[in-house]
Amino acid sequence: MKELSEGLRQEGYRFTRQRQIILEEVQRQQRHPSAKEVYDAVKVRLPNISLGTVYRSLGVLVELGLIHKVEHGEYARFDANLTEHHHLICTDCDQLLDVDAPLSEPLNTQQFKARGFEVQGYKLELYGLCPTCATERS
Amino acid sequence: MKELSEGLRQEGYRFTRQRQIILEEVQRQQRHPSAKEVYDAVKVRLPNISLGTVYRSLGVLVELGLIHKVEHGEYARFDANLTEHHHLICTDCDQLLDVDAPLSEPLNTQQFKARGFEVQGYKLELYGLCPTCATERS
DNA sequence: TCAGTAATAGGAACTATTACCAATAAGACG
DNA sequence: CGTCTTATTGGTAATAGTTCCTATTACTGA
Repeated sequence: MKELSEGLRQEGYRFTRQRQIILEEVQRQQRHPSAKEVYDAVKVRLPNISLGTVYRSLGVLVELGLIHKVEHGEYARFDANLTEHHHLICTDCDQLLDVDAPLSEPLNTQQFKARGFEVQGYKLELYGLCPTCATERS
Repeated sequence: MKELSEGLRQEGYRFTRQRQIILEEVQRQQRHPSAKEVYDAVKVRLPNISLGTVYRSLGVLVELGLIHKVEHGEYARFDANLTEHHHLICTDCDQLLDVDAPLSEPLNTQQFKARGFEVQGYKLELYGLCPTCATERS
């Protein structure tokens, strides 16, 4: 948690118990919790926490790069997995899962330069069946 | 417009003037109009059109595969460009642009099979500078 | 033409997220 | 410590995109 404390202070933010616990709860989740789910989890430990605080804190944590925000569907989800990975949205059960394997051949973004696009990064989302649903189908 | 009429009937939907004009207006736009923008454009021809009808019709058109829904940022955008292409979100002017060039080397989705994922498709979003902003920077 | 029923207009309701504000507490410094 | 400054909080109101509801309209097949 030293990382959080120092990261916050470096940006002029303060280290609060709320932010600490919010980060812990996002990191604890294997799935990709929504703000509401984080709120519910944190509420067990801090019964008076406000939903606004959760939103604000998640924003700060994203800004510090300690978690990622995944915008998909009707609400944002948060991800403490900072390793390079992609996401698979299961077309069967609608879950969002990590695909912990970067591309075997890194994407050649230079190919778009000819079209005038200066590519800085990319996001790859896969659609298909998650391991569980794929097994059930066969 | 025969495509629409038949597509609708095939799925048990009705062919209405509203749906016809909504499709026409989405197809006419080069950019990626939001539901509100489609509503405004359609309203010129059908002053009594309701926003709810636009949303419902867009949903039907997406279901029929006649347009695509692009979820990015705070509102959904719609795209009548059905050819294979990617999207670039300009980090400078925040526009969403078509990159009308599929990958030079098609993405090898088989590589994810080893992890148990049965990939059916993918969505690639590029982040960077659009041609206009890239030129201005140099 | 007519009956049956899906679709529409209009507006209210819903939901994720943000904004606001008075009260609180982190953190710095003496 | 104790105090001061000000970021942060909790609670709640506001916002905005989207969906839902109901009486009315208008496709479609007979």
